[in-house]
Amino acid sequence: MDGALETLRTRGIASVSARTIAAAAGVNQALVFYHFGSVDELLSAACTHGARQRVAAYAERLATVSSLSELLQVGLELHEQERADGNVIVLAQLLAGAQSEPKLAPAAADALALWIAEIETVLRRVLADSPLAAVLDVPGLARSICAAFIGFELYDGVDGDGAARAVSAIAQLGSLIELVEDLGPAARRLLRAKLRRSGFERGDGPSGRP
Amino acid sequence: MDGALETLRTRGIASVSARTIAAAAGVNQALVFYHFGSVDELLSAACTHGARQRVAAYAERLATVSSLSELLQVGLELHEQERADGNVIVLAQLLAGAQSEPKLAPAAADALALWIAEIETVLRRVLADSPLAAVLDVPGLARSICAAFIGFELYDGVDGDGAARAVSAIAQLGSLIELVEDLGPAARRLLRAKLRRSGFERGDGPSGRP
DNA sequence: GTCTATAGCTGGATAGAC
DNA sequence: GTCTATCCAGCTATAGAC
Repeated sequence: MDGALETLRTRGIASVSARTIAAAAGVNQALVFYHFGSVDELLSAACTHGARQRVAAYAERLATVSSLSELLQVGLELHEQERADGNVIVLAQLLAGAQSEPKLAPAAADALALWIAEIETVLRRVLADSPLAAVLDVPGLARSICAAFIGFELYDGVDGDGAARAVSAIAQLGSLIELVEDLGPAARRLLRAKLRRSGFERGDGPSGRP
Repeated sequence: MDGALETLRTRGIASVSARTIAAAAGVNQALVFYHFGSVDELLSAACTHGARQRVAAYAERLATVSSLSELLQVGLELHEQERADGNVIVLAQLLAGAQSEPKLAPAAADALALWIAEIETVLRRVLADSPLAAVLDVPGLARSICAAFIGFELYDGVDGDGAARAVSAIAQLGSLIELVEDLGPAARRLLRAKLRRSGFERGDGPSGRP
C-alpha cells in the first residue's frame, strides 16, 4: 500500500500499474493480484489507509484549534507539508481516476469523507459561540474546504507561485469572516435577512433539526 | 482535438491514448503523431483550444455581471453546464496528468490562466466601488476561485450530493461577503486593522502599484 | 507468500503504400 | 493526409515452481 501511495504521488494515476507499484515496493508484480485482486482494489485500499493515517495525524493538531484563523493556519501548514509527503495529491489523483473508473469512486469518496468529518467537527467547535453558526451550513462548508483544498494542490502542481497567491488571498478572506463574527446583533439580523432574500438559507442543518 | 477532449472527459487521463482518441475522432491512430508529434502534445493543444473556446463562450455572459452574487450565479450555471459538456473536468484531468508529466504542465497552466484572467477582470469590475477592492488581493482571489472550481468538479464526480451542498454553502459565503461590502467606513477600518494584525495584508496588488 | 514464466492485450511510435 | 502494417515495450492476469 505504501508503494501504491508513493507511485500515485510521484507518477500519477496515468502511470500507476501493478508493475510500477511493485517496483516501488521492491516486490514482484504478481503479489498485487494475490493480495488485492486487482490494481484498482489496491489503490482503493491504499487510499483509505493513507487518508486514515493522515487524518489521525492531524486530529491532535486540529483539536487545539479554537478559531477560524487558527484553522486557516493549520490549513497553511498542511499545504506546506504537502510539498514533502503529498497525501492530498494522492487523493486528487484518485479523484481524477474515479471520474471515469467507477470502481475507484467509493474509495475516493470515503477518503474525502474522513477529512470532511474532521473539518466539520473543528468548524462546529470553532463557530460554537459565533453568530455565524446559526446561519452557515457547516457540513456544506466542510465539504467546500476539502474540495477546494484538492483544487489548490492540483493548481500548485502546475503553478506554485499562483497557488501561493491564491492561498494567501483565502487567508485574507478568513480574516474577513472573523470580522463579521465580531459584529453586533444588528448586523447579524441584516445578514440573515440578506441570506433569506438570496434564497440561499439552507433547509437542513443544525438549526433546522426538529 | 475534439476527440481528445471527449476522450479526456469520458475516459480520464489514465485511459487516454493515441488509439482511444483516434477511435473517438473516427480516424487512424497514426494521425495523432503525424499532426501533433505525440499524445501529450495533442492533449496540450486540445486543452488550450478547448479553454479558449469555453472562456470566449462565457466572456459575454460574464461581461453582464455587476455584483458578487451575480458572479456566483454564473458560477452555479457553469457548474450545471458541466454535467452536460464537462470542460472543467477536462482541465482537472490535465492537471492530474501534469503533476507527474511535466510536458503537460504548461498547457494546464495556460488553460487555467485564461479562466483566471477572465475571472480577475470580472472581479475587479464588480469590486470597483467596494471598500473591499482596496483590501483584497483580486488576482489571488481569481486564482482561488478557479482552483476551487476544479476541486468542486472532481468532488462532484464521486459525491454529487455532497458537492451540491458544498456549492450552496459557498453561495451563502458570497452573500456574507456582500454584507460586509455594505458596511460603513468604521467596520472597514476595523477590517483593515484586523488584516494587518494577522499579517495577511498583501505586499503586491492593485493598491501597491506605483 | 513470493517468485518465474507466460498468454493475450494495448500502448507509442515509425515505415511505407496510396 | 490518411491509411495499413509492424516493432517492441508495457500492461493485466493467471499457472505453477519453490
